[in-house]
Amino acid sequence: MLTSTAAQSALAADSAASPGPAVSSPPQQRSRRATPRAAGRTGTRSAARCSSCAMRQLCMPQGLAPDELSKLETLICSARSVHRGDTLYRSGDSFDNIYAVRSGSMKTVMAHRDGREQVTGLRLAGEALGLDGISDDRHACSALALEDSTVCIVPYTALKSLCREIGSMQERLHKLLGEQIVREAAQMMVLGSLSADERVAAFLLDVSERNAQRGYSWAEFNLRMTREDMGSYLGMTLETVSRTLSRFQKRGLIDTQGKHIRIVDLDGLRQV
Amino acid sequence: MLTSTAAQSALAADSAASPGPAVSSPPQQRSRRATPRAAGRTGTRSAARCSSCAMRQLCMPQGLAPDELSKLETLICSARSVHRGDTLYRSGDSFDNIYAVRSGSMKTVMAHRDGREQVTGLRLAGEALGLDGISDDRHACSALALEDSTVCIVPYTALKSLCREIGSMQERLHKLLGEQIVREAAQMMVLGSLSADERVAAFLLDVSERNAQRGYSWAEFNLRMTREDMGSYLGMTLETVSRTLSRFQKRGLIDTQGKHIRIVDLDGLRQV
DNA sequence: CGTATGTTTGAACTCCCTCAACTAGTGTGG
DNA sequence: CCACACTAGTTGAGGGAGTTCAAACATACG
Repeated sequence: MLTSTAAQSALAADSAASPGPAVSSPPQQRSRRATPRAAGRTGTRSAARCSSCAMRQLCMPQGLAPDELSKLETLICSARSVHRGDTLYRSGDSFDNIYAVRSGSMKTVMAHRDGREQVTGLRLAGEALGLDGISDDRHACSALALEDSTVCIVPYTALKSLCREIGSMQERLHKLLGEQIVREAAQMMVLGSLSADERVAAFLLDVSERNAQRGYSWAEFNLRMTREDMGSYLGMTLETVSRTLSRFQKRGLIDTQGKHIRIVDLDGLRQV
Repeated sequence: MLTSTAAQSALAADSAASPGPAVSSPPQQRSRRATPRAAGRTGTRSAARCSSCAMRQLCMPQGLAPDELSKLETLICSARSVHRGDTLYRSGDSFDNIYAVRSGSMKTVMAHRDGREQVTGLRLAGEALGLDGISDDRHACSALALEDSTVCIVPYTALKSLCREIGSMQERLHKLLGEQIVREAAQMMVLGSLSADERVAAFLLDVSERNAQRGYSWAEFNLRMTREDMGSYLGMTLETVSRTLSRFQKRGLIDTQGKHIRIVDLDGLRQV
């Protein structure tokens, strides 16, 4: 149920361009340090345009006509890589860009004044990021890479102009904003009303569905978050997350080893 | 800390037009049934334009030049009254309008499939409502009046056009959407990381601040929500809300009788 | 003015947290 | 290459914050 309407942002309008029926889990970097590490801790910028093949399956272009898409591409498309654990932006940073996760995954966290942190979001490839900065020109959250990732950079000011020119572009941005509003409201409901078991189940189903809608397997995936991240996102301790997953495994609902999760009994998971 | 940036939406650009230093609590309808009840359970539509005096202190016009404001006014301004307990829209209703609470207050609720409901938002006069419908042309939440209230109706399609004509209008809508995203993220943090005491304190401070920014007293207000609504919004039971308020009163932080709340020790409340 | 709805408070219970110990990976440096 | 440290995950035992159940009280709505 959780955010069932939200994940469509990851799908291309042109379904034929989807990444195909990848039955197994997404292409994980088995050897995590395989890619030569670029200089600098903050990741690198690439002047190269996002190739249209990459763009089509990302969140922004959905519903755009080809000529509009090309306008978007001239606008957007510098990319940036962010290494695992590094921040894409920090709470308080000036807001200049919206991002789309091109590969990898990220989390957003919000800090209380006393230092406590709460994970407020998980972004998989194809999902939008950075919308928390619109309201007052500073980011309200920080965004960290859960694994080595790349993002497309969309300059907000230019995007705004484009939205005034192209109706479908405006429509797309509004949907993106609206989706995040609904997703967050659904998460408030998870945090406010569900038991620990229900929260974990809802989370797994949410990730599963988002994976499926990006053309990957709904049944099997690697969650790059730690138990602590999951706990923070779900409003519980890492121990309770771990115990819950173990119990789900004993009940035959899932099969986990570490970060790799396989959903065995989808309906069972839905029923709590 | 909670959503400190959000409430500015209620302020008019022209500060001289603010409702003035109302030291006491907002003008509540003491005799609640004083206004003759119009026919029909769903409230009435009024063809009358929102007078500019009313509009200026509402959320939409902030940051608009006079001529742009008048364009907005020709667009918007049918109003509707919603009686206490009645719904302005329901989850699943087709999304046609955005609303601005003109008087009174409303709550938004989201339902789980099994029937459990979660209060996902509280809207005071001057705040925007209905943004949960943008993402898929159906409302994801329901909106109910906490007291007899009136709202301005802003047709979304027309608003979109206007946003393409007028940059400041686009800006305003984006801010509105961005503010809700940040507000909800902050509430996720409340639900996920704070203790019961902290949640109640954060809530009172949030309402206090929003009241203040609308020109009313930060120290004293009527919360039209029930303890159950508060509990739902804060992820706890009505009994715990009640106990917490009682304890705050014993500690000299607040003074409550029923729905009327007076903040005695603002700093104390901030320190938990 | 009476009844339904909302609020307060108490007492027992329980779900989840806290603290702790142990295991298994992963990266580092000798 | 192994030993080491370090981070991440699992599992257990005990305790506590908040829930549940219940009953009395207050408020306000029709």
